[in-house]
Formats: sequence, C-alpha cells, structure tokens
Amino acid sequence: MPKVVNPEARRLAVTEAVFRVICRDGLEGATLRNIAEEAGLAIGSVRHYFTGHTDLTVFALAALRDRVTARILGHVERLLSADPADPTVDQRAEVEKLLAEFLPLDEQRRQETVVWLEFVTAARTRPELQGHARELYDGMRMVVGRVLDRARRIGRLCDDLDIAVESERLSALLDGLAMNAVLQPDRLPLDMIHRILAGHLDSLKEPS
Amino acid sequence: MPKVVNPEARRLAVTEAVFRVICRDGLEGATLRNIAEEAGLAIGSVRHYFTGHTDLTVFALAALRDRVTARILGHVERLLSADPADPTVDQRAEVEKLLAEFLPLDEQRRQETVVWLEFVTAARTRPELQGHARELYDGMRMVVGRVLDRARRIGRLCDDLDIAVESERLSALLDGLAMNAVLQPDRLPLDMIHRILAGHLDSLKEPS
DNA sequence: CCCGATTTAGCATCGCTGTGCTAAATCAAG
DNA sequence: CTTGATTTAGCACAGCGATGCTAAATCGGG
Repeated sequence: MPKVVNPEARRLAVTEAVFRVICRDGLEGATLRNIAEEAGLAIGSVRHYFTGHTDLTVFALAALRDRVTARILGHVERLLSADPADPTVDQRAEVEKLLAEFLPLDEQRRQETVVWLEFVTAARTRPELQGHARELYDGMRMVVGRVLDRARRIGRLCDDLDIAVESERLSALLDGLAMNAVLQPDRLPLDMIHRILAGHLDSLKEPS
Repeated sequence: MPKVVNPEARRLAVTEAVFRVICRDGLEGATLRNIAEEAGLAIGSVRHYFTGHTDLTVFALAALRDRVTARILGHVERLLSADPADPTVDQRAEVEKLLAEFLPLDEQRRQETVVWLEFVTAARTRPELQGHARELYDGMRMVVGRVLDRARRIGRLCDDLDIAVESERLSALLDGLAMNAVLQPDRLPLDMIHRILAGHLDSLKEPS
C-alpha cells in the first residue's frame, strides 16, 4: 500500500551527502539543513530516516568505517593468500599497494581521508563517536600488524625489529602522511608520498 | 587618567583561556561566551580586546605558533651550537630530546598538541587560519631538516638517505605520533612513543 | 575631590541550530 | 477509484551563536 522506497538506499544516499558536506565545510558545517540541501531533500525527509543529528553523525561514521574496511580487506585477502614462492607476484609491490590504500592518493581516498580526519578529531570531545573511531584505529593496526607478521614469516623483515613497535611506527607514519597530504597538499605532492612509503619499507626489509 | 591595565597581558590571559576551552570542548566549543566564562570575564570585556570571534581565533593560533616556536628554538640553538667533537655531549640523545619536543609527553605539550590539531584541521576550511597553520608546518620541516643536515655533516646519517625525503618522513611520523597520542592515549602509551622515536633514529644513523 | 579615558558590563537584534509536531503528497493494494 | 501506510514537506519553537550599540564602573591625574 505504501509508497515503495528502499530505506537503506535512502540512508546511504544521505550518508554520501554527509561526506560531501564534511569534505566541503568540515564536520561543523554538517548540519541537518546543509545535509538535506546537499542530498536534494527536505529537512523533514532526512529526519524521517534519522531520529536526530547525533544518529546521522554516528551512522555516517559507521558507514565510513565499513567503506574503508571493505576496500582494505580486499587487498588484505589478495596479499595474505598469495603464494610466497610464486615468482610472478612481487610481494614487496603488493605490500606497498596495500598500505597505499590508507593514503589519499586519488579523489575517493582523499574524500575518505578528510572525513576520517574530521571524525577522529571530533571523537576526542564527542563520546558517541569514540567507539567507531577506535575501531578504525584498531583495524588499521591489525592490518599493518598482519602485513609485518607475514613479512617476517617469509623472511623479508629485518630480524632485529620488534613487530609491535614497527607496526605502531608504520601506522603512525601512514596517519601523519594522510593527514598532511590532506591538510597541506601543496607541500606534500603525491610522488613524495610514494617515495616516503617506499623508503620506509626499504628500511624494514631484511638485507638480501 | 584611565584605569590602568596591561592590555597585552589581558590578551594573553584570554588566549590561555582559549587554549583551555579548546582542550576541553574542541574548537567548536570555543565561543565568546565559553571563553569569557573560562577567563572569568564578561563577554563584553573580551570583546574590548578582540574585535570579534575571528580575530580572537587567529590571535590564539598565532600565540600557539609563538609558544611552540620559542620552546623548540631553545633546543635547536643548544643542539646546533654544540661541538660535535665534545665527548661530554651525547649528540644522539640531544637530537632525541629536541624531536621529543614535538610530542605530547607532558601536560603542557599535550595541551599544545591538542590545540594544534584542532587548529590545523579547522584551517582546511577556514582561510583565515591557513597562514599560521602553514607556518607551523613549514617551521617543523625546517627544524627537522636542519637536524638531519647536521647529522649528515658530522657523519652520523646513513649515506644513501635523501635528506628531503627523510625530513618529510620523520616529520610525518612525529605528526602521526602526536595525533594518535592525543586521540587514543590508551592505545599509545608514552614508553611506546619513546621506543618508536628511538627506533626511527636508529634506522637513520650511519652504521659505525 | 572630580574628571575623563579606559575598561567592564550588558542589552537587543539577527541568524542559524536541532527538534516536536502537524499536514500534505504519494502510490500499491483492494 | 478509494484507501491508508509510508514518505515527504514544513511550521513553530527554544536555545545558542556573533555582534552593534549603549551605559556603567574604574581609578590615575589635576
């Protein structure tokens, strides 16, 4: 009987409007009115799918987490299931490709990085965001840790390195690069980012 | 004839109230009302020293830049003027101490780091903050670059490293560490931060 | 004492926010 | 076509923001 609409699709559409607004005006500018306008809806319509501003914000952060997780996990599967002895796959290149997924190297990842930065900084003073923000933090450490674990297993990681420390160091480097690439794009061109990541991986590998 | 008051001191006092409010509630909570209350003044009094909210914000960012610059520059002078041949000074330890000044290892630096993070992320969408934010960015690169330059001159830097790349890599690592230490203090304890920095410096030094 | 520039305080306005609530529009089923 | 649940739209309100403007309080000099 009712007008038929896919509610989940609507929520996703609104969520993408949220991302665009945050990218343009920051989380501070992500008001219900701005979001509704960006989504091409009336404010009342948006409120039909989200009980309030907090709900919408938390939902958007969860959606970001899902998006990032899905994108990264694809690469993780591909890397971790690869045969270390297969000469046709360049293990080092695969690792570099995987880790580059955490960096804003194209428009999609740039948008995700901006939204991520806005959310995690806001989470410091907004308890309702802390949970998902921490999930993003932990998820990244988990992935980086697995990559280093695997490198050690196949004998490509320098022996005198502590994986716990190196995992945190590499993660912090990626976070810092992502942040600076987004905040000062003029000062940090893409090829410099690539060279930094490559140089860091070089410093981790077992001299052969 | 007038009531005598040191205006500059007043402005500084208000600025410190701004820092405290940003630390507690984020830049979003740094409204004239909140700041005036934190400073123990009436809103009208604050407005006597700052023409508006924008002025106050920009002034506070400039004050942060001055504070950080002054603190770092002291260490820089001490390090750069030290005699490389003097066996009583541990060059490596001095460098580590200098770079640690960029990290939130005590309450003062923690507050500065929080305020820094709030400002630089906000500067992305607020043109009036871009200038000082960029000065902070460039200042850090300059200091780190000088440290690496000096290390190379005294033969303590691995020969096959590019200073421009390593300067940016170390800066990004410090930024990432600072950010994560402030946003996820539970996950990144102080001794881990020290071990990461120490490990990074180890990876840069010329094997002797 | 008292004058007056400086400093402090506060009122009034306007714009924007989130949100409770109501009402209209839509469209598949009967 | 009629029906009615779903969806869309929007009004009204209270709260908080910045800010133009006015008025009171302060206190060193004459």
